[in-house]
Amino acid sequence: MEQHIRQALLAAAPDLFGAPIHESLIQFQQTRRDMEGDLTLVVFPFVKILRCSPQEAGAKLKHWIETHIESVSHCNVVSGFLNIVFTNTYWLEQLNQMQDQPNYGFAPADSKPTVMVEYASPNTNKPLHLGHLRNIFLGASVAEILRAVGHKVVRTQVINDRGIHICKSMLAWEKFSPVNARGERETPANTGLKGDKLVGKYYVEFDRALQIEAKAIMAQWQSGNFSDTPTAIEEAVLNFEKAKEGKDDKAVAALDDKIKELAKNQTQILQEAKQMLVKWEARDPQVYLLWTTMNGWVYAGFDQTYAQMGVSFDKLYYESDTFLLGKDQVMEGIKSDVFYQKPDGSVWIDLTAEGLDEKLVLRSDGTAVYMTQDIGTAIDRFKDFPDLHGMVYTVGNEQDYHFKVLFLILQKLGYAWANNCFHLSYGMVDLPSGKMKSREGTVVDADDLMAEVIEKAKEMTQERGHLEGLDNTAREQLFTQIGLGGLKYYLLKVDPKKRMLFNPEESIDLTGNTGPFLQYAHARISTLLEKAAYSITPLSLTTPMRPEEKEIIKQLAQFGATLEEAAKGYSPALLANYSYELVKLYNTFYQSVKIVIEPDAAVRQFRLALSAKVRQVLAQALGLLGVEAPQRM
RNA sequence: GGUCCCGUAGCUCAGUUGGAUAGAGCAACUGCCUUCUAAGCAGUAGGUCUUUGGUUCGAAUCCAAACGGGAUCACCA
Repeated sequence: MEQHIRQALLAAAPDLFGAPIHESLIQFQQTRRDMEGDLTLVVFPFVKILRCSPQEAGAKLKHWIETHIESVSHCNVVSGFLNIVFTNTYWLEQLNQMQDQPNYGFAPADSKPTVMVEYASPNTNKPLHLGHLRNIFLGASVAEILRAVGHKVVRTQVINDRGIHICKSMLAWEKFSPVNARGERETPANTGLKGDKLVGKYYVEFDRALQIEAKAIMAQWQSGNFSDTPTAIEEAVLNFEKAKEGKDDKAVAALDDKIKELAKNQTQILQEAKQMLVKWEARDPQVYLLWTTMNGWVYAGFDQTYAQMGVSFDKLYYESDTFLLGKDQVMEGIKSDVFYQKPDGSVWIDLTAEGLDEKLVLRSDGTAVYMTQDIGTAIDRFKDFPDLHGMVYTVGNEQDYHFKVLFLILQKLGYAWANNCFHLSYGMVDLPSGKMKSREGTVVDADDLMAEVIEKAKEMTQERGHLEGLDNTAREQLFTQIGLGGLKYYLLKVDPKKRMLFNPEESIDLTGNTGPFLQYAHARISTLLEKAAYSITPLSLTTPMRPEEKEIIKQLAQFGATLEEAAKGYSPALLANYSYELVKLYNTFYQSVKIVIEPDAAVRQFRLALSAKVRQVLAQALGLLGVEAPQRM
């Protein structure tokens, strides 16, 4: 409709304004809720052309639109704003058209190019936590949204399955795991622990042992005993100690941290872990077997968590396969002068012209760094999926700089698709007690949290839900839907790039702007339609319409545009807010009129049709957020 | 210190091509179930949009600076 009026105005411009006008002068906006009108045209831009007051310009436009646009009932001008009111017939036609589209708002499948969406990307040394939940819900939702606007989507994750952190867990397990009567160390099978939890436990064990050892070394240093310490380290420690004199508390703490780092590096246990990594890289059979076994435990645990979360992947990449990639590209890049080599053999890229720093892309010993690997992996993915058009990396905003550099490098290497790569950067999740820190044990475990919200949903639903006639399986399923729906909605309704506060108590709230609020509306409409034995019929275009009803049709009409915006901005939050608005409008309507028990048949059918469409759009929107829409609750 | 992100009601957040009197939810208070699910609805109260300057008919929104919070600046990943 907006487009229609715009075109008509452009075509009529010579008559109306005496000259053609530029499209940008025609500015539409939503009419304020407290004004009469369905669409508002800003009059001010026309004032200069017409050389008259805003009142006169408004009157002229009002007259022209009222006489030339058929769907317009009437207009009114208020202080430079032309509020246009469409006819009821127009809105009923809109609703009729929506009724005919079961996938209303969605674009045809595979009408847009293939996009790869990466999310989750965990380390295999510890369980998933709250931060992963935001990442995974966000990535999974964006993947669904991109699919809904027509993209073919490949969902993927990179599993960070190698490196010193894994060796720490492995070593601690070998050193500290108790041996049972049958001579076995702890396994998921003989302890009943989830694999990722068991491995995570030994990662913590490692850190504990490391801290004890490091403290002992620092105590020695304090007492002036450097007999076990290389002279270079001894000098460094003494220098830091000297630098502390006369500094404020903050600077002293920073120096103490540096000394502690040195002490940790001197510990026996860290040396052993490093040796283990060397052995792993040399494919030592024993170390490799241990690595395979323990990672296997972790994957089994992760699979369980992903299943509970309701997310999945189309293609997995393992860092142990990809960490050597990218070296060839770097060598190629030296030839084409994208990179340069320093005398020690290390390879760099100079990005100072772009306002960034110099960045290392290959170590002097020829081994790959994180960046090397990401360059290689990106190129590899475009080989794996020849029709791939772009990629979305769901990674926390602490990596903003890394991805800026990565995309720039890919561009300089001459890959046109580098422009279609996007870092879906999201803010950290804080707790009321502050930042999550694994060292301080303030990490919120993903499994525990999900179990907790489901349990809470169970209590609340048993208290006030409508469960009669549901068997136990159906009930458990409903509690899960409500608990996880609430959690997902809570994490997704906030603009991804903003740092957010996670309040465990609010995440399982049921009232206000929450998942269960939306789910409740869906369930309520479902039973309503069931009671009315509703089926779709074309609506009479003369059905009387209340303002609340028109507001709902207007909001429904915005669905497609909102979905497009959400896809363009990679923001599920837009859909969350849209759904919330829709439900609020619907609830107002629901409380003010009769629906099933409405005596007038045409009005009844119209209200049912409206309800049915709200339910369907709501289910679609919630689905894109990964939130399930129960039939009753 | 350089670079990037953020700052809106007591709290959590909306506010997307600059536009009318800046909106929700939570918390507080008042009403509404003998009519379809009250996990709901209607209402009261709560604001220097961090500050200052600039751009313009018009700024929460754009620009600059300051202040506050965070991230990042490794031959770690």
